[in-house]
Amino acid sequence: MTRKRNANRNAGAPTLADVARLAGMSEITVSRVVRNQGPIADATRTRVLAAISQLGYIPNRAAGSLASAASTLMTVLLPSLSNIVFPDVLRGIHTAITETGFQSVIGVTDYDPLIEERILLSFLAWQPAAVILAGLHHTPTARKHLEQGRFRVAELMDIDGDPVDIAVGMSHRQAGYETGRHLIERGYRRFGYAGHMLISDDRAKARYQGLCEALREAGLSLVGEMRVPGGGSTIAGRELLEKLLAAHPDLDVVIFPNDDMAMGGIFYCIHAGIVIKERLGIFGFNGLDIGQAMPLPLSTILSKRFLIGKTAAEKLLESRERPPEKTIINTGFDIIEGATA
Amino acid sequence: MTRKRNANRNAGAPTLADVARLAGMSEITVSRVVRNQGPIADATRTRVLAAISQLGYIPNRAAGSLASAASTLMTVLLPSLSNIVFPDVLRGIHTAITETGFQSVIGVTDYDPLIEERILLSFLAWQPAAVILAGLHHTPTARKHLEQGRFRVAELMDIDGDPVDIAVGMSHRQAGYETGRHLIERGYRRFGYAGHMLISDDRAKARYQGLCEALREAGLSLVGEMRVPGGGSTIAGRELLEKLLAAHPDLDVVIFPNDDMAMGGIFYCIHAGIVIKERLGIFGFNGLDIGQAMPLPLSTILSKRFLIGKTAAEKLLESRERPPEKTIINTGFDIIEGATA
DNA sequence: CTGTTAGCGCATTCAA
DNA sequence: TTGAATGCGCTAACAG
Repeated sequence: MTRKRNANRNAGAPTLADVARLAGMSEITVSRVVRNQGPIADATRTRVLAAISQLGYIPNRAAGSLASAASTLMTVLLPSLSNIVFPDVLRGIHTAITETGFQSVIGVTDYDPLIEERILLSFLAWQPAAVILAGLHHTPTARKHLEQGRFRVAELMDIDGDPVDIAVGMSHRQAGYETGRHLIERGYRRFGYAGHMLISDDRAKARYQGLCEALREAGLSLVGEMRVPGGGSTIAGRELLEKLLAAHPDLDVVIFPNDDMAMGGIFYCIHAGIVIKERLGIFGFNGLDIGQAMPLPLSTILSKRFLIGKTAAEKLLESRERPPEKTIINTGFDIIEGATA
Repeated sequence: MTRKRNANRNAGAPTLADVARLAGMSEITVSRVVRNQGPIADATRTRVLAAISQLGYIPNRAAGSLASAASTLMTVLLPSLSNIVFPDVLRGIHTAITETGFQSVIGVTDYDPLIEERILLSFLAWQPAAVILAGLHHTPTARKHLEQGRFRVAELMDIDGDPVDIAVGMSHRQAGYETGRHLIERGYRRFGYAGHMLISDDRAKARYQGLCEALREAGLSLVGEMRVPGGGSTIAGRELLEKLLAAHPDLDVVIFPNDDMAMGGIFYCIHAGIVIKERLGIFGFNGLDIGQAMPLPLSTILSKRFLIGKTAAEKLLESRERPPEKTIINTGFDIIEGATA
């Protein structure tokens, strides 16, 4: 009685061996049919497929990964899920990997490089085929693993820096700079900034710096500036603008780090009877649909989040090998004129 | 030369055997330390841990899963990522599983039971410890696998039906009904509905039916009703309300299937100079933050999406076994009075 | 086009 | 408290 295989734990879940027996073929042939790999005679394939569907066979990917030292998993580490921005990126990724057989394992880092490192290491245990993360800023340990691993790496959102393999995104510094230029050209001179304190949001920081640079070049500077704790919501934007204007009543334009907060600013203006654009310009970032659906469409910058996710995943799936040289893909951004600045 | 182990493919990635050799212990002892399982002498643990960190050992979970016929993966199938609702659920799930060692594999079904089935089967190949999906409505094949699998199952959002193991959510039919009652009590009589055509959005359908029931009980019925193709956005809500009012100028309240569309309705009213609440009531569903940040906070129903995700994941992690009996957890909902109805 | 052999890295089972 | 033997289910590398 050496019938040990499949006699105990998996309680009936059919294996390759079961399929092979039923089809009268060897295991490896069945395996080839399942993976669509190597030459298979049509008749063979048909028989195997019939056996598979008769048994309801589902391949065991743990075994497959172990044997091949590779998986079909794509590790995705996102800073947050609260803002629609990262779900949009995720949508792009899923659009690209659907039908490819790849699957995503998601981690949320809360904008913390240490959490990112911890999650990354625990996810590497699955031998992922690719790793996607946000930003170019990681702990030294994380960076080391990213550089030495047997998987491809894409860093999203930001392109101002030195990527491991592939960076897909836009220059946030430039976006901030263009925001400044755009508003100066429209005659605004007394600039305010209503931000948040997400110290690890490198992108918001880069935009802020770009903005300041544009002002400096024009002989201007921020007249007033305030920040809320945390990540910044519509409510926060609303309350913050009230405080900012109380301290600096002479501002003629206020820039927010994102559309959510900017919409809060708009709502405050409506509430307080401030004439938007003429009396006070409002400018956001992201280009959310809802901002464009408002009676006064928000003036903002469209970041191409879906495209970033989709492009990155497609690029990663192009080859199984690590790219020989680094690639930077600039998806750019669009200034949305809007009606608020 | 039979030194085959680890001589080729994994190119140096240390294994249990390497750690064991360095620590001067057997593999199984190292394994026990890694998994925090079974009795280990403190001195032993210390030595093993030192060896692990010296080598930078990362356990291979494919091997672990294969050997133990179980994984630390949690399969999550969501209908969509476009609306913040499901990312909110996902946030709740991640809040519950962070620190537990469990990891989520995400699939997006696009509200299609057939896609759900396909993704489910491909994910089962990883032998997940638990499966989370939305709604109680699945294909017969999917249902069969859910019932027979060696994993726990949670069905989210909806509780009107017969769950596989655990259902966590609210009664959408009741939410629709309460919406109707609430508005009738406030004196509204000429009801309109501005919906979408997501035929597979069972929840929206249930709310619609509950609403109609409340109207019927009061001797009323929908005066006008229109639907946009697709899932319904703020823009769509705005355009749809315009059309609906053109066809039925005498409506005194309009219900939308979600806050996004309802906000579009509000924007249309502002644009068209319609006095909200007095002349036309607007009612949504979801209780999004942004709706509450508006100058006129949206009247709506707060669905507890984060709580649903968190509760479900916690419940699933309570035990490794399938529950002996079915559980339904009603997270309820709150009517938000708002200022628009 | 198909099959044989030999592990992948770990956890279970039993023994000490 | 620790260890030895064995196999989880699959695939790489060859051979035929």
